[in-house]
Amino acid sequence: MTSPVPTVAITGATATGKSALALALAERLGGEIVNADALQAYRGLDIGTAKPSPDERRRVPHHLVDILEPDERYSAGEFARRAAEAIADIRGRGRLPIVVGGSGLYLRALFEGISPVPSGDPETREALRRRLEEEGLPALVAELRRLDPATAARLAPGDTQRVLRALEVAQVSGKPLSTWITQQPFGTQRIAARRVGLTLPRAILYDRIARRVARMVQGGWVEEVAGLLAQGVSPGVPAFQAIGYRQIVRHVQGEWSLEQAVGETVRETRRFAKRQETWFRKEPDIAWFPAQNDLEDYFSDVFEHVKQSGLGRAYG
RNA sequence: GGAGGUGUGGCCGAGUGGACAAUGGCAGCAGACUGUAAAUCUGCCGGGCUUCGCCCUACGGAGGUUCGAAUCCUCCCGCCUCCA
Repeated sequence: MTSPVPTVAITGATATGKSALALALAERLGGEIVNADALQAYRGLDIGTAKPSPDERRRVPHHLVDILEPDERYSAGEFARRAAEAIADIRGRGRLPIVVGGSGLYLRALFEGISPVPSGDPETREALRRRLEEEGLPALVAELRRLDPATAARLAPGDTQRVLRALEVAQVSGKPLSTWITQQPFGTQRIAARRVGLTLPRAILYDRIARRVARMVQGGWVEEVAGLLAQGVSPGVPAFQAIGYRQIVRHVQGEWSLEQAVGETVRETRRFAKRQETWFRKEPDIAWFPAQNDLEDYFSDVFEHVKQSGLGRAYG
């Protein structure tokens, strides 16, 4: 099933300039932005997530930003549902949806559909956590081999998170995760999108990351985190899994020096960017644009590319 | 000048006669990824090959002891600390 009206999607590693490009495209094409960034969805996490500024959000409507409290759980499926709604809504008003973000799985879930696997059950999850501590991971892997041999064979034995999730799905739904996936693999329900990616040579990317983190700290990142903690946001909350937030929490709690927290943050961000590149590398249908120069230098190329998809008629 | 210590692969840092091309970490590279994804996990990482193995060069330098040395001895060089 291909949707009639195209959607634009902008991806790429962190710090490549996706937001600025999206903003410019939106203003030029009468678009609205759908945030596909797992962490910008959280209220209160502004600086470290490079969330669009209030001014930018006034200029162009943003969806799926600030929709969750820091202690709430987000997920690819949840995102896909909400994003699909937002897209439909935007289209309904005759505007162009521009999906922007670097969360690869989220994007895939949105554009290719994701198996309707049960989202999980907190109690089961908690019970599995406890068993993990008492019995150890190998025992759980052994159990997974019984309940879902296919998934057990696919996963690395050390992949705690996925082993737990697979067990959870099997227990809660009575059906192995592998079966769910087989019944509806990626690509079953496609949403058409014109996909644009931004790339940067490694060295430049890394340099930008370091500068950006420094700028965030100067911009009050530490104060933001301290404020959240003071409001009673627990350090263990999902939102604080974000790169940088984790590190700065440790600094605010006196465990790490600022220098150490910043260093770790830069390092983790670089690794993250690398992972994003690996993911996007094999995503099909992304038109890549080098982004090392100013936006003005490549904007028209992107613009032309986006218009070619038939948007020219509808929006040009 | 005297005493003690130290020198390890790009960096940090273990190893103190064989199982060592040398634990671990960092940096680097590559990859996986179906509801925590900014998460979680895996592989490579002296050089060269016919890469589940083989060969070469390696633990500051040169000699030596030994069947065998990063590990012991001698001398030399560099660095550090203390005494003068």
